[in-house]
Amino acid sequence: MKSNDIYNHVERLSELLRVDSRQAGAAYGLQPIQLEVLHYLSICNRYSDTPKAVTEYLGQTKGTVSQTLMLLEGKGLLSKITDEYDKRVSHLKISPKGASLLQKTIPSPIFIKACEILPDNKQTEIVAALKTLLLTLLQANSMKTFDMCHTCRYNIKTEEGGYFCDLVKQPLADNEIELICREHEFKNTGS
Amino acid sequence: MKSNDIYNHVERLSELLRVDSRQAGAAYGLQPIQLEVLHYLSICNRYSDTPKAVTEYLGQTKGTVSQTLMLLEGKGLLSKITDEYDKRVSHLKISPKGASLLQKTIPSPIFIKACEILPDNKQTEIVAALKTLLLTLLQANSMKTFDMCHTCRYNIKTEEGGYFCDLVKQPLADNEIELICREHEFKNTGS
DNA sequence: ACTATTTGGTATCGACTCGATACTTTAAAA
DNA sequence: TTTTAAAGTATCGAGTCGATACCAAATAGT
Repeated sequence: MKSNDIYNHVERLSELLRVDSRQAGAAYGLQPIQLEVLHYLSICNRYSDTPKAVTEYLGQTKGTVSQTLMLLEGKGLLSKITDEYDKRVSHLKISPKGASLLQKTIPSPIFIKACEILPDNKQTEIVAALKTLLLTLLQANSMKTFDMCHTCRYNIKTEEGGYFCDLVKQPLADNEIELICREHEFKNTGS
Repeated sequence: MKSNDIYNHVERLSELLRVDSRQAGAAYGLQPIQLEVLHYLSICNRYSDTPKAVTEYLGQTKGTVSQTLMLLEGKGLLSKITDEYDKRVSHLKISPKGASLLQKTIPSPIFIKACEILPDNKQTEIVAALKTLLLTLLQANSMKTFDMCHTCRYNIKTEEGGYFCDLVKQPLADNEIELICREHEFKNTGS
């Protein structure tokens, strides 16, 4: 049981990330959490770009998220579009300004620098280890995975070579299956 | 260059850790940062238990840290003791109440659960990968290491089998070299 | 030895996070 | 059609955090 070692290292990495993210965001008047929201919106699919999904992803209350979103909208970094079929839900679209800001701040500069001096095979090892840790963490605690359609049990490959989501009963474009989804479930839910 | 992959995974782990830490601390009326301060104080040596050191470790301003410390002191989780030789500095000692609280909340429950289902060799791999990433990150950005005397260039093994710190010119007890130090520097500073 | 500067820390302010509670609107269920 | 649930917003209070100003002890400069 190395839970202590693992925890300590993740905590330290987390602290460093947070400090760096705060500094990176400060240049544009943004808080860490605001950057995280934008980042999430840049990697989620069209079923997962709602305030509710952000709430689940960040593990906060809807009130808290609502405030952050209003702030981001006020800064012109995203816009809310009411859903066509359910007028209660809105979809959050990153504005060009938001996108360019994201591109400048993520990934965090310290990670870029670190990867510059890390040999490629080491980087691969690290990614694999992080992936294992993250997946186990989610699985062991029955948390939502928020992973790509790619690995989702609802994702079906059609005869024409395209993709289809069996949950929302809609076809998916090729670039969409690389995005993360709030409904994601692994194929082999071993629990 | 997998900086994106590495960043995304660390960010996600960091979010999960934060949410969990918030929940764990909430049971005792503590914020994540307050737990982190207590945690730090539980693993640092006697030269690194000052407000200044906490400030450097957490990358915040001294004013911010001062407030958090006052709050923790007010809750009876730690006490300040003025330094014997320099009356400007104070040393922060965790109270029994603080220690028992720490023991109940760290490591975070989700990490303990994850380690229960992770095979031992996988855990070892993960710790190694995290260690590599963390060290590279610190080195690539010339940040303070805050590591154990164990690996420090100032740490000298005496003829009698004990340890001696060549920076503060003081002997170190065996259990002390497992603690982290604000003055830590690796032996081979390759930069 | 005596002033000047630096250093560790506190005090106070304002912008922001975050949870809790109450509320509104729309959709779904009974 | 009435009831209930769900997605979001509004508002409040405790806390984080940086910035600035401040204080007292230690160190430097002369």
